[in-house]
Amino acid sequence: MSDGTSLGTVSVSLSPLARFEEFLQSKGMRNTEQRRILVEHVFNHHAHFDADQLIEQLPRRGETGHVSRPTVYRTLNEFVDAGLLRKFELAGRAVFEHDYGYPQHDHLYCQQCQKLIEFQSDDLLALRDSVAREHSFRVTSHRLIITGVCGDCSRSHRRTKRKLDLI
Amino acid sequence: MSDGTSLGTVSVSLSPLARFEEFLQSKGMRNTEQRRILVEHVFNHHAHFDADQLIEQLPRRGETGHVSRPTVYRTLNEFVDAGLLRKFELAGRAVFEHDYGYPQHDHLYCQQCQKLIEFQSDDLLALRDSVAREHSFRVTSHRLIITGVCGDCSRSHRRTKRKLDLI
DNA sequence: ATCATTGCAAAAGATTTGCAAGGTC
DNA sequence: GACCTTGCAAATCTTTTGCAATGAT
Repeated sequence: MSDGTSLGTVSVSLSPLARFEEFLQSKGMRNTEQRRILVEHVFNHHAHFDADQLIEQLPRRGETGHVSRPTVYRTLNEFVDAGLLRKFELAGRAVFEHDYGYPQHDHLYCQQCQKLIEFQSDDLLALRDSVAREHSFRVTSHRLIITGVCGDCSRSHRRTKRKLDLI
Repeated sequence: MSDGTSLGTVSVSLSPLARFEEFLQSKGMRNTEQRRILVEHVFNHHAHFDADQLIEQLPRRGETGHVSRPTVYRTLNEFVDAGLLRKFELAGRAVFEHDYGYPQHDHLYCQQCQKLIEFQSDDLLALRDSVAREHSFRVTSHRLIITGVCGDCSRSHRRTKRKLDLI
């Protein structure tokens, strides 16, 4: 391990691409054009996304840099296996976000504008572990989503309500 | 309290059926055989379930008491609108659980046996509200799922590992 | 050369919808 | 009688899969 690779829990000494290449090698999988396109794209856009949004952002069929829909789905799941992305469900679709080298966090979800706001809470982790202990439960992961209306939407909604009051 | 059930947090003065009938009236919807069958079944079986499990438990096509698949889906969503059930996603499917008259809680999800264990935590509510306040976020609801391995599965897994060690 | 990967078309699974027939108010 | 509901079949949406052609090692 010349470049200090350590695929343990966290320790980030490699770029996502390098880390993915290592994963591919260890699994006897191949370093293809499509996989490179997708790693590069995904890790240059810091945001939450689903398969459809990703596909829309990529070049269309026929253009260079295009990746077919099945390959996008297959590769996103490889990213999850490789520890690069995390996956969760929102409104029936699979949503992905960066995991590799990205701090643990949870989400506020605005039901008005669909925005996802991240937050980090050590208290939540403590609470989670304490609940798990009480139930002799071994925790792998958790997912907390707080649904409601974000500040921006509250404000515009207030304006809307005022307008409606005038009618 | 003749039948004035009071299940913890929320005070319940009507049966689920009565409450649903009230909802139907208020919406100009009709009190049909199928809706009655479903309220009755759902509220006599206290458990988490998805549409498929519910349909399997009901009489098959041709038998009395049968309700068609589309109607089951339609009605479950009505129950959610009426505040009788809550709905959440687990492993890509919609899962339902009692809401009306049932205390707020969250879940531990065993990835081995798919069991859902309920727990209640006021600290979590406090934490949720505090996070929301910091982000000027108006909370509607939240969903925390802690994934891992339950005590039962840990124990049997330990046995399995021992067996494997002997091979 | 070998064997993984891609893209296409098609399948699959969960849920929804159009519509004619039937039920409720 | 007016109009909401139901059940059927078919559509929809998201994701997955079979397979022949292509590409990586």
